[in-house]
Amino acid sequence: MTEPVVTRFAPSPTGFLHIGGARTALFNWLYARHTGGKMLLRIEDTDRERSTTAAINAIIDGLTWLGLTWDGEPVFQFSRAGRHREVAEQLLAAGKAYRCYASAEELTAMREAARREGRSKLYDGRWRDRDPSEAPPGVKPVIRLKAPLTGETVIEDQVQGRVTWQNSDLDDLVLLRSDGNPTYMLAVVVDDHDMDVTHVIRGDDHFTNAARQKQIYDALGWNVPRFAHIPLIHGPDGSKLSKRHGALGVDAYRAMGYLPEAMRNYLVRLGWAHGDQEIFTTEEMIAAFDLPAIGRSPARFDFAKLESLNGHYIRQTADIDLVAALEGLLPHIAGGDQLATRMTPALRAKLIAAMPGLKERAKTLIELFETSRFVWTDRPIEIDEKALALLTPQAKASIGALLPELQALSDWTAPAVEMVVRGFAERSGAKLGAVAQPLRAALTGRTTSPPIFDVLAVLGRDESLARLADQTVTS
RNA sequence: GCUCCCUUCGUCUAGCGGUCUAGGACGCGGCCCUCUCAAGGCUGAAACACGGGUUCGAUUCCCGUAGGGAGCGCCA
Repeated sequence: MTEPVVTRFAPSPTGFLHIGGARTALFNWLYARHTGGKMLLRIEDTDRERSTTAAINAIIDGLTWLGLTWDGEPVFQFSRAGRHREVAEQLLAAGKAYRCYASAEELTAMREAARREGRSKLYDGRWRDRDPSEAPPGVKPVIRLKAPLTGETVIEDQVQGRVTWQNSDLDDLVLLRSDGNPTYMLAVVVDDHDMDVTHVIRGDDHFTNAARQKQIYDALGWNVPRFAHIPLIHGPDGSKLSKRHGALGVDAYRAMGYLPEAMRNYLVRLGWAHGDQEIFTTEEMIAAFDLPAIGRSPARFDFAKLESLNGHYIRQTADIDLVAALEGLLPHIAGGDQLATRMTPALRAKLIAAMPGLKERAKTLIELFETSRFVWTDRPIEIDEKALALLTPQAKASIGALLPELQALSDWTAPAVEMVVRGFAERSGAKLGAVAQPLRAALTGRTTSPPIFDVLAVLGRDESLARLADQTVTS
């Protein structure tokens, strides 16, 4: 009889949900799903100065977009301050904690001395056994944990393995601040315990915290959850992720035209692998995911691979869903209103018809937006420079000669149009490319597009003929 | 400085003592396909940081060195 797994994602709402946080959330979600357990969401908003509701919304939006759902209502850590205080008092009463009246100046002096002497233990425990009657008047004390002086603290980490700290290197951490508010160290322990969290999966920037938290668990006599500290994500140059690289909010990735399923697939392969498999459906991911398979070295963020994956998922998405995704993105991108304001059921149908040709060629929804422009732009269409170069006098003459044959066509489908154009090319002794490229330029205003016969079919008879006619008028 | 962690192609990674002339993917080069661009197929270049051990045998285990990272608050 094993206990049900409970994981949690515990962001602090001081900014957007960045890529590292998104992956942490993904891993927590995957592990919970894999084991049939739950993932809880806890907002660590005890830093009243920096926590904002805008950040809370950004985090929730980001998780929702990524499709990472949590169980139950989010827990707001600050609302539990009373409980945290109570636990600190309990520790105090049990003699496992003590009041410390050291001033900020004393603390600074201790830190400097420790550093100078090459010691890692910063606080010297001067109030540990001192009689409370010696307390200086008017000073509000903090409550510190009476941490073990000797022996070692061991963490059996699911990712990092067994890691040991000498207790002599760890000092008495503050549990309750002088203003009566809990520290992060106390709050996490109490909340994880009260929320019945069995697995703490978080970035390994929290790794050294785990040792100190273990000491709090031990003092309380509580069971220690399983820890899994996952390596951090670095920028392409191996340095810390900055805004220039990938430390953007997940909303930025959405605006760049990435699909949530592509993000998930990219993120899950950062630090985790399942043999040689690169592409995972959500179900496959859940089935295969496991903590010990997570690597221990940090990964670099690589846009090229994300793009490649995104292209794969775009190609795989049903045409109708892709158009829906594109429409959903319109409000978030520059120029998106150009298409949004034109959208009608008829245009939507046209776009869906164009998708098979377009999605083969797009790495992001932004590209899809750009390459679909020929479908929804109005005549006379804008012709870019390279396309203009294709429309030589001879090319225009060729279009002019082909036009009547197309006009005579009653069955306006890609195969029918193809027969006409191929026949025309053969009879005029030209290669297909020599007639196709000018057509492409005239119909799409670009030198690249989906197969030209598909373009003709998607545009429809009237629009196609009109665009071609536009180019045969010599100016 | 101290504590802890990490180190396989440019990047993400497989590898858990012999199967390694080190595999896959992205990216890059070439070829094929082809109306353009893609996609797809085939193909090429590309890595076990270094030095010691342990072992009959190390990419795999141990110890150093170098490099990188995280933490070291009455922040989270």
